[in-house]
Amino acid sequence: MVKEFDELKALDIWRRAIVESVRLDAPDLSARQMSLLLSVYLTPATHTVRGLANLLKVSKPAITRAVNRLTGLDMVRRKPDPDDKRSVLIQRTVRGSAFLREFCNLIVTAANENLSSCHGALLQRD
Amino acid sequence: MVKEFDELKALDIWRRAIVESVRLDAPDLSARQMSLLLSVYLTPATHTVRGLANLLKVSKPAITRAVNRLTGLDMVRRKPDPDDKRSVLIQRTVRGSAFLREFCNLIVTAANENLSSCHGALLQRD
DNA sequence: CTCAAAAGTTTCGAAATCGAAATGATTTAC
DNA sequence: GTAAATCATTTCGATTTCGAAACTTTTGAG
Repeated sequence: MVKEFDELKALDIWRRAIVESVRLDAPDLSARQMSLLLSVYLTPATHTVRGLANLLKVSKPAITRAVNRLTGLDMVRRKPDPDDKRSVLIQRTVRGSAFLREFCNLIVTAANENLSSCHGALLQRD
Repeated sequence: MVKEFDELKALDIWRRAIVESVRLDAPDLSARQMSLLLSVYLTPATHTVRGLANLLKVSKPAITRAVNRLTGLDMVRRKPDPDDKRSVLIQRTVRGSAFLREFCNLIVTAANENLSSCHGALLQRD
């Protein structure tokens, strides 16, 4: 089917982008960490630990840990919420923005490389 | 620029797919683990620890650890190389194939949802 | 004013991962 | 046939992450 072919192509773009990111020695982020980072940068709402926990269906301590990691990488920043002192707002940073711009280029490059090169017959076992 | 817009769209597809994968409680794979898995499934060559270490430019122990994790998830399998008993071949499994098929669907769904919904003005700091 | 609810972090012991160096097994070179 | 090289794993101590429960601070309801 044509559908199957397109799907493999999408997955192959994903492979090229993430392999290149690993080769370039980018921080080895987990799926949780990456999804949090992307949510903060590509979603207009203000982000709190609670909100991200609901969005990703993950516990609050797990969000705290992911924010700790991303804060250590200076890709995200905590700011106390002035309106509710219990809350913490998760905000963008220059470095996080730069990282995602770079990552975005990897995806686009992978997609362009991949316009006609994906052969089927993969993905099955053995 | 139109280019900027397309790039953001690509990144937003990535976000939707990985966020949904986290929401569905898929295994929380690191970038290294995911790139290894995708390489094994989408690349025709036979894969060894050494070969994957070169491909991803990471140490061999790092590959051994990633293979340990993916083996624990039954997404990959070790097979001694009959031609060179020092080597170990990393092979596909039914479960790994199913996982990637599922993941592929997330990407395609995200791409379809995203045909016209991505607004610019994001990605900058503050 | 008080007390329950809510937001986020911290703690706990267990488990996974890190890079670097050492180890065991096998192959290749001479 | 012996020594060097190669492949993968194991070990090391240090760091990170895990889920679950406890905790601190702040808010809001009565």
